[in-house]
Amino acid sequence: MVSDRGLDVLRVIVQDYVASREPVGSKSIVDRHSFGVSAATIRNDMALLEEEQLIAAPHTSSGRIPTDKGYRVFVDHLADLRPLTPAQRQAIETFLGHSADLDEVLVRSVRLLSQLTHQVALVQYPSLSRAKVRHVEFVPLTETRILSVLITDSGGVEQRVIDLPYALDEQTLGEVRARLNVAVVGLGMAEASAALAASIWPGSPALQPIVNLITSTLADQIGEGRQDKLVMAGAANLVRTEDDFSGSIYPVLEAIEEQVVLLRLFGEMETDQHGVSVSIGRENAAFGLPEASVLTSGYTANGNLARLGVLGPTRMDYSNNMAAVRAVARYLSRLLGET
Amino acid sequence: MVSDRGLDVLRVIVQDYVASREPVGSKSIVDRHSFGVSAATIRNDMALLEEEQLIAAPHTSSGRIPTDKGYRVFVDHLADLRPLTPAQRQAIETFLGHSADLDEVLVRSVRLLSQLTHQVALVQYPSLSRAKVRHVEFVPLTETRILSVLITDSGGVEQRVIDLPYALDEQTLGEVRARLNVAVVGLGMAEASAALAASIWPGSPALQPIVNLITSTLADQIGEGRQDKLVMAGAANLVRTEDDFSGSIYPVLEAIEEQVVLLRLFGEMETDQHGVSVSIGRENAAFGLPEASVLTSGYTANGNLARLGVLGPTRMDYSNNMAAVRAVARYLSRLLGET
DNA sequence: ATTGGCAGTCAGCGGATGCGAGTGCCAACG
DNA sequence: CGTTGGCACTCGCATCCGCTGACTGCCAAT
Repeated sequence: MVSDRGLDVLRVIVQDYVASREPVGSKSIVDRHSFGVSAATIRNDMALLEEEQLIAAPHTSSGRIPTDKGYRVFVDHLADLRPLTPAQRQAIETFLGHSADLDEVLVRSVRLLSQLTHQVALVQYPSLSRAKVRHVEFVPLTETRILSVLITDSGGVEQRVIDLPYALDEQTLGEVRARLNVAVVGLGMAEASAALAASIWPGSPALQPIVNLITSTLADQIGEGRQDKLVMAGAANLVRTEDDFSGSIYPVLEAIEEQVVLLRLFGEMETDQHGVSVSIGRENAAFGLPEASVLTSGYTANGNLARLGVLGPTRMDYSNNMAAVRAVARYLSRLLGET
Repeated sequence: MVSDRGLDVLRVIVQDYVASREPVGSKSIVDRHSFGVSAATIRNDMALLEEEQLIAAPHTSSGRIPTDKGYRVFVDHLADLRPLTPAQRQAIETFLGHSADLDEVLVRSVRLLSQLTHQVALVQYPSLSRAKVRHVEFVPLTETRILSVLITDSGGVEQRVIDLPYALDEQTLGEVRARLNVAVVGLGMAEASAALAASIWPGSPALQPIVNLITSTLADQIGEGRQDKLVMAGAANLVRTEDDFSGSIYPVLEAIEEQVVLLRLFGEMETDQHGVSVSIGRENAAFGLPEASVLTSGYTANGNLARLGVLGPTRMDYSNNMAAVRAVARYLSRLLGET
């Protein structure tokens, strides 16, 4: 069984390897850390750690590097959530201090997070489930195409194009707009959606199909929200850490641009309210990211949930990055929560 | 002086080098192309081309590669704008065929362009200068913060947060909204801006400052437009072409994410209406991109101008990419032009 | 359980070597 | 004068070799 000192050894192996990018040997451990025992003793501990598959040697007679399992133990039991430095706190303040609309805040947040962690940062748009409809607007684009704009009380703006089967004159459209606004403004998304489904147009029956089309699109727009949208920043950081990926980072960047994969990944990560969830290396193999780690945390905007986090090579500074993810998530919740 | 055959030699050097990524020698030229002369003759031509700085030898006794100047001559005089393949035309149709709002169309376009060219694609948001105000909406976020939303007839939606010096009750806000809508709806951006500047609030003079703040923000929102926004896709392609950059591609990716630099670059490129402008290698040195080429073309959305294009290593397939950029720009103009 | 010692392993480095692609130059030819 | 074949020369590149240094694994002693 691995002793307490053995776990300490694992910790310093992770720390040193993350810092130096070089396999760490028994000698360098006793040199850099005061364990009070000899290198040979450390070697015995390392042999045990290797038996437990927590560390591995890239080549015979080389130092050891942590395995995915080793990182997992480190993250779960050994990592000290290093508090942010004053400089980092300062950065958060100055970055997010100004007032801005939702889009702007999210873009700033994701940039901030990528700067704090030196990794690719990702922020998911908050769902609209708890938001309330503030206004509905229809803008004719052509005779048979209208733009439907939905404004929520949390400051979000959703738009959607509707193709009509035949032309709709401006006046009728005005009536539809007025009636629908009366019907849904002030309601929560779920209620609004229900209200729309139930609504029947009292005027000319000929209009009913077209109104149905509009209301169903609107209902769809309301229901779906935009949790399928993701903001990204810091792709350049992935290039910087290129050497930590055995193959090319091409597929990784592709997955990130694809977004779909990441949204699934976000969705499947544990959602313990304010903790940081970590998914390491091969745990992400199903998503085509067997050499990457993903740290996420939930945040709330007006009671609406979403996630944010970072993605990077397995070999990353978990302590610092987990702290940064948590800090930004909290700050963002605070910033967007004040209704 | 460089002969006609000399220029032909330059052309095949560019083509072969772009295709093979290897310096091309006199022998391989006579092998792959039927010049009807011997390798020695080609060598003489190449010596002239080298004198003119159109090609260079990476190492003594190696084949030649085009210089920036060589690419320039190629693009200006030698490139045949290869028409798109049927498959490519097909791709454009299926990609942009569906109806969608502006955001969606631009995102699809940029992805399409990156797929057609295998490079990083960029699309600038169209200006609002020719658009007309369709609706103005104010949404209270907190007691002293409101969200101003501007909807244009081209289907664009602009939002901005306004910080008020003191609270504004809902009813007053409603009045302001109603009056401002009457004042600007249907006007072009310039007129609307002017109308706002001239507007004086007839009610309580105590409200004048706050109304001024709102109108000036709105005017600002109208005036500035969003030409400072850029959509990007295909960053992964940059990784694929990494070897074509002598140093790291880190600064390149950084510049792309920064956007500011690229917007300046876009702005300074020739704006001949429907042609494709090309900026090669060191011509972009001022923008920190001395090893990259940028191809752009203008497009119009409802009479509003913007640019789109691709960015990649100097060693790229100019013929194909120029054709793709032009095709997408034209298609997009057509798609967004129908008002 | 811990330690010092010792043999064994292997990646990385630097220098030597050979190969081959490609050039530059020149003399000859039509 | 443009073109051609020939030839010597240059280098980049891959390969090989031997050395060195860092580590490990094991063992016997404490």
